[in-house]
Amino acid sequence: MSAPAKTSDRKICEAVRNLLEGGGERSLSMQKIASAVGIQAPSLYKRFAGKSHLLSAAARGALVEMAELLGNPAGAGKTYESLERMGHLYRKFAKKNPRTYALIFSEAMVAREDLLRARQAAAEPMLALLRPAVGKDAALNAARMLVSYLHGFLSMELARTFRFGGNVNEAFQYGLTKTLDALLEEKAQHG
Amino acid sequence: MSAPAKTSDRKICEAVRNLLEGGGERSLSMQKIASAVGIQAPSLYKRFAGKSHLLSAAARGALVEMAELLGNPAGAGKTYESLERMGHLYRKFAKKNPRTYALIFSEAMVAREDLLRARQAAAEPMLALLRPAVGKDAALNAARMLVSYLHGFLSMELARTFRFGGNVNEAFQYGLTKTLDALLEEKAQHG
DNA sequence: ACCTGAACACCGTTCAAGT
DNA sequence: ACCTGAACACCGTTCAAGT
Repeated sequence: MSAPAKTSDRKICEAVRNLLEGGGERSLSMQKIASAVGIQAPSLYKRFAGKSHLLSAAARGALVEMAELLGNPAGAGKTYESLERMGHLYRKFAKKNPRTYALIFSEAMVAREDLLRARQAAAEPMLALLRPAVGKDAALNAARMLVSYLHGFLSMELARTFRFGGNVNEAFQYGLTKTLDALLEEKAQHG
Repeated sequence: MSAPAKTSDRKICEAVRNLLEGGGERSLSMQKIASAVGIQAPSLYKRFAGKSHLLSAAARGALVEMAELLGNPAGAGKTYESLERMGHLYRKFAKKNPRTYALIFSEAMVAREDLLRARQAAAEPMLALLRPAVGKDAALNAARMLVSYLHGFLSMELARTFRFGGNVNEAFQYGLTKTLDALLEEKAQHG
């Protein structure tokens, strides 16, 4: 007789996110994940081939959330304002899910081919805004510049690298404005 | 009778760098570090309070190298060209020491107060160029923008996040040029 | 079908003991 | 003073066995 499942992949991914945000990577042992969903560690291997597959599933969920957040066309308007809003949403997501954000960009997760699609989907809203604004050829370079700024700023902010004084919110806005100005220089002015 | 030391802190730091660049974090166990310098793992605790102290010593060495590289005034000239050269040197260092670079920016290392000074010293050459160019008040914001771009780009490049085609060298130059243009807009023009 | 206890080869770290 | 063997409490993972 088939025993009923005690848990689900979805619950396991939720547990991963909660443990991660709650206590960092050292709270994220297979034992602790298993006990959070009421099973034993070896049972996790019936569902995921290994820890990195399990983390990948959690990371994919987060990338989907991010794609939805950034792709949400609430208040569609000028390119500049849309990109600015997107920058702030990006930061909001990262600050709300700091360890998950770090997981997404961790070397182990970036190496996982099964996350490529989700990554591409999360990058698409930005590319879609940039393509008509800077041209199809420059859009990839432009997106890489903007996301480099955003990711660099956020990973340093989340790791608490900004400690020499100054206002961090203001610094983010300063860099975002200048980055967008540079990208869209000859296009519609803002403000 | 005092037994002669079998190794030195300096050799241990070298071993850390070599193991790190050679095989990533999973080659970096206390046992492997110890055996690389010809001692047993417990002996490392006579020299360093724990693994993170040991890594911190290695990270400090790398930060000093970086400060020297970026602070080297070879070819002092216009601010724009100097910052551009600095950007390329920054990338060169990161690409030559990818795992060490990642270590420097790892959460564990950023949290270490004993690295603050070395971090500040590595950031100083950029601030020194920006202060007269954008004014003392804006220099911190400007440095944060530039280093966010550089760190974001490099951490994504090193993690192999840039996989959707395009020329990565060209993308770096594109973003660097636009970032510097934005920072120094009303100042001396370049080329 | 689903879950587990016991085991394996590792970790970082401690400490009493050797020289 | 300097180094080590043995031990401790953990890891991720495997696998035969239970229901």
